[in-house]
Amino acid sequence: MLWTKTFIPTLKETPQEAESISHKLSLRAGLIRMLMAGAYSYLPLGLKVLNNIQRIIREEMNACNASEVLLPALQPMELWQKTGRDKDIGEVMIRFTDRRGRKICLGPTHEEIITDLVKNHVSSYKQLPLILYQIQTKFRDEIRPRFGLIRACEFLMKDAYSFDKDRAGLDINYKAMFKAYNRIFTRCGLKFLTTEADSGVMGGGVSHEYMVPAKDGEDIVLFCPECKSAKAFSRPAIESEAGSRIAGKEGNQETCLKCGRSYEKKNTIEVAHIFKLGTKYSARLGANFLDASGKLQPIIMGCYGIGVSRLIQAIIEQNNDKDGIIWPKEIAPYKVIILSLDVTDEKIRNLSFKLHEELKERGIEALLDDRDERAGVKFKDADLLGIPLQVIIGKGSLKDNTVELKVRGSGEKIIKPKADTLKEIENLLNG
RNA sequence: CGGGGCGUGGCUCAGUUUGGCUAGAGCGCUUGGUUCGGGACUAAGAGGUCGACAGUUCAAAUCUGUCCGCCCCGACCA
Repeated sequence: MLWTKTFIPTLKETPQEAESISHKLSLRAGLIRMLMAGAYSYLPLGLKVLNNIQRIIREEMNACNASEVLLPALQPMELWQKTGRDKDIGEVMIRFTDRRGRKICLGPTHEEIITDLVKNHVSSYKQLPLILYQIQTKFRDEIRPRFGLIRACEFLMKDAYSFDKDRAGLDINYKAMFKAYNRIFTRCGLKFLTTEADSGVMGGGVSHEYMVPAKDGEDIVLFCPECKSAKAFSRPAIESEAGSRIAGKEGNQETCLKCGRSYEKKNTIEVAHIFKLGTKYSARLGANFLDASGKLQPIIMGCYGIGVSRLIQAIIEQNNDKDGIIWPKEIAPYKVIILSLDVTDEKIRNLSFKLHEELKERGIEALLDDRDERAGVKFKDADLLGIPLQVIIGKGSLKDNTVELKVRGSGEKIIKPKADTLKEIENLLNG
C-alpha cells in the first residue's frame, strides 16, 4: 500500500481527549477517531489491526471445533423478560420502541439470543456438544465510557457459547476454551494473568477473567509473586500523582490462600471472561434435549467472551516506547514499512517501488511511505506506527549498493548488500 | 448520577483574574524560494458563529444564568 493512497492521519501532539498511553498512541498513529464519547471510527490502520486480532481468534476458535455465526444486534425485549435480565442489566441496555410498537433493544450480549436459536434446533443428546461463536458489535450505554476503546458504548466482542449434555462435557469445553484463550493472547503479544472471578449478572458458577497488566488498567488484581496465582480484587487502589489513594470496601483477603505470601496489586485490563453458565438460560428459555434414556434435560451451557476492540489498546499498553507503538508481528497492520527518503530522486523512488512490488509478490504486505516529506518526518512516523521492520532507502544505500533495515522493537540497524534484501527481510520476519 | 477539570481555525495552546480598537501564536494546510538521514528555514496566503442560548453593559472570548459536549475520580463491565 502506498501511504499517499491511504488514510493515515498521524498527529505530532496528543489530542486533549486522551489520557492513557494506549489511547494517546491510538490517536497519534491514526488508528481511531472519536465520534462521540464511547463511539469510535476505525481508520485503515486500526481496522487492519482489528482484523488481525479477529483472524487469530477465528483460527483458534475453529481449532476448537467452534462454528462461527452472526446474530442480530436488534433483539426483542420478550426474550430478555423471560430470563429476567432486562431488569438486571437495567440502564446499560439501549432500548426503544419501533414504529409497530415492538419493544426492541440493541444487544449488550447474546446469551438469550443464542439459547433461543439452539432451543429450536437441538432436541437430542446426539446433537451435543456444540460450540458456536460470533464476532459482533455490542451496545452498552455505559455509565462512564473511557480510555478510548477500553470502555466504549459500541464495541466488538467475540462471544462463544458451548452446549453440552452433562457437566463433564462442559468441563471439557471450558478447558479447551481456556487453552485456546491462552494461545490467542500469547499470539497477540500479551503478558496476562487469569483470575477466578465473580460471574455477576451472567450467573452460573465458575468463571475466569483474563487480565492484562497495564499501568492505566481499570481493574486491580491481587497477584502472588510466589505461586503466580491471581485473584480479582474489588477494592481499587489508584496510584495517582498526588500519592496513593485507596477507596472502596475493606477486609479483602490480603495474603495468598495457597502459600500465605502477601499479594501484589496490579492494575490490569480485563480482556476476556469465561463462565460455566450451567442451565440458567436453557432452563428459563426451555432449551431442552432428550438424553439417552429419553428423559428431558436442560442443555448445560458455557459462555466465553473476548473484548476484541479493547484488545487493540491492551496490546499497545504492553508494546510501546517513547517513540510510539511496537506491534507484535501477528498484529502489525503491515509487516514492513519502506521509507523512501526522497521521492523526488528517481533512483530512490524506483528502487522503493520495485521493492514494494517484490514484497507483494512474496505475500509480504508492505507500506511504502511515498510522501514528499523530509526524512525526519518519515523516521518519526515510522517509529510512531510501530511496524516491525523498516526498510530505509536513501542516498547512502544507493551509493554503496546496500540496503538498510531497522528493527522497530530493538532499534537494531542492519546493513546488507542490496542483492540480499528480500532474503534478509524474510529472515527477520520469520526469526 | 455525585465530585473535580476543560471547551478559542484540523491539532496543541495564549488571551478570561482586572470587559475596550480589525481575536493571537506554534504545528498542520496552499503557493513560491532555499533546504533535504531523525518532525527544516523563509515569504505570501486560506481557514474562527471564541461550545450553544439567554442576560448584564455604550461595549462580552472575558461578567451572570441555563443548557450541551469532552476528560479525570466512584458504582458497572469485554
